[in-house]
Amino acid sequence: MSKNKRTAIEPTRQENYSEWYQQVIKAADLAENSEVRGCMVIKPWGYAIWENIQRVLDRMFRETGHRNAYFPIFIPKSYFEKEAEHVEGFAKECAIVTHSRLEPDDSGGLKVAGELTEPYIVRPTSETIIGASFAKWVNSYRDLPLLINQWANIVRWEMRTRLFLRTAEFLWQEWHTVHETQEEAMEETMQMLQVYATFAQDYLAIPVIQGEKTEGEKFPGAVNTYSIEAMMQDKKALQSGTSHFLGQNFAKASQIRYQNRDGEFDYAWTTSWGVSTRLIGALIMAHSDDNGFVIPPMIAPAHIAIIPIYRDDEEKEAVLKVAKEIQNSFKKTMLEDVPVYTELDDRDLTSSERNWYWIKKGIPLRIEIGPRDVASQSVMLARRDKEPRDKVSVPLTELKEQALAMLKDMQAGIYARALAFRNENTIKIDDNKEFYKYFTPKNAEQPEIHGGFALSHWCGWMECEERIKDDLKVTVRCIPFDQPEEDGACISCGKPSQRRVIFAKSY
RNA sequence: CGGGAUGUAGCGCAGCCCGGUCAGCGCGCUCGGUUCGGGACCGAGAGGUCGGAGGUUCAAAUCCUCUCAUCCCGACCA
Repeated sequence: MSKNKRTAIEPTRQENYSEWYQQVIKAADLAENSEVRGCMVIKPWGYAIWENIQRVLDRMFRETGHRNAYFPIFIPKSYFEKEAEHVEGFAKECAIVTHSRLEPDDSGGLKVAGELTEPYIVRPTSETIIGASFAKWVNSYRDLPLLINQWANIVRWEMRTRLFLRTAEFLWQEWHTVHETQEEAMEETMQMLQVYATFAQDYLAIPVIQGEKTEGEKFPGAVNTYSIEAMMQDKKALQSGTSHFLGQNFAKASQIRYQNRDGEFDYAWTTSWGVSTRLIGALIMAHSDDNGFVIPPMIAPAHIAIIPIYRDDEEKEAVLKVAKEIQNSFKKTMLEDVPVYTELDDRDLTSSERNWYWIKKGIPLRIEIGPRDVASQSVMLARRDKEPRDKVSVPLTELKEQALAMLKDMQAGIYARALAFRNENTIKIDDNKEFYKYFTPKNAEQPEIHGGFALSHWCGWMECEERIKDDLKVTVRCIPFDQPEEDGACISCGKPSQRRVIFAKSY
């Protein structure tokens, strides 16, 4: 095998980004397509990341007062029909249950029977079914606020699917709240967007931009939708979490009313928000390289691969003994609030084979221990965000301390790298021609990675947004909160604008 | 759901145009041995009703029809 510049993943990001993405998932053994069209099988290494996401978010939600509950996967069609915009938004991607029974047919197979009086929609989101419960639970202003979260699976019958980014079934968390006042509901919406942003940055090591969605991009039925937007390594935007202020739309649809402090009946104000297994796709595309997955330590399923190296049984015994001692020494070790897990890999493969296996899986640190190290009471330590051959010798006495320091440094480092990448690829554009040039690939036949985020003025008209979308497939990702008001001219029509928005291609 | 491409062993592919020793290659896997600090080597071996269903033919991986799935582009979306 040639030893020069071979990458573990082929093609590279530069050569074919979407193929590279598929190959990383395969090489890291995160998930695979199932026999069911559009649905994925999430494998242990990938599912462990989701479990970590759940564990961390659940704690963050608990700290903000939420409680978990569970609602049916089936939503009666009549519930769904109550909110017009909502219906319009989801009608084209619903799976519908119409029968309740199977009966033998003439050819030895089965036929459906027992038609339901009312079809059930397999939930694409749960506002309406949860609303029906909330209507019963809320009677008085004293019942508010009501803060409920659900971890669930969701079905949206997508035409075009990609592992983690868009599948027919996916896992998510949906949080639904009911409030007495508009202000309180709005505050809730904002607070939880901030929670998502904090989570993305501190755990996933992905910098995100918080902002408001445009009329055309908001959640069907919402008054306002807010999102966190992240830049992937192909410079496209990935909406990584959303938070919706639903006004009284769903309260009216589901009759969520309460007696206010004056004894009058008022419709409540509701919010909803969620993140999904799509976050795993974000992790892959934000951090991974041409050798495979790179996982931020704070969300990694395991943190350290221990790779013993030996030639014969005698060496094996000596090396494994120390390797196991190292593994034991990490038991109950915490990386901030995350337990540190190790994997001792003593499979009968060459050391480099085992090394590359863990590199592709994205484990943050690798410890190599061979006879020489045993003799010198040290190990070789390598981190995933450096070159594969980049290793340092560390005395056993300092191993734990240095490994933890390295994990922290790596967490900060990959965040900094992602942030630098986003900053390098975010520019202010005020000229229409320049804007079009920025978003037009040089080679239309084989579009290269190009563009990025453009901070440009937009007048707020949907026509301008549509025109840009039709021309360039570029949309307003969000109206960021952190942009100052300033006078400018709409990048499309030239009319006055007071604020820059983020334009980008997106997933 | 429209346009394009692809489905041959676990993975990656050749063969298809011109039907007939075309069931093949590389990696992986199993066994034995030598190896082991940067994707090892030698030897032996296992593994596929060529995505599925029909059809044409003496004969189909190869031609025709239908169907399913995946990937890319578009529309739609977390």
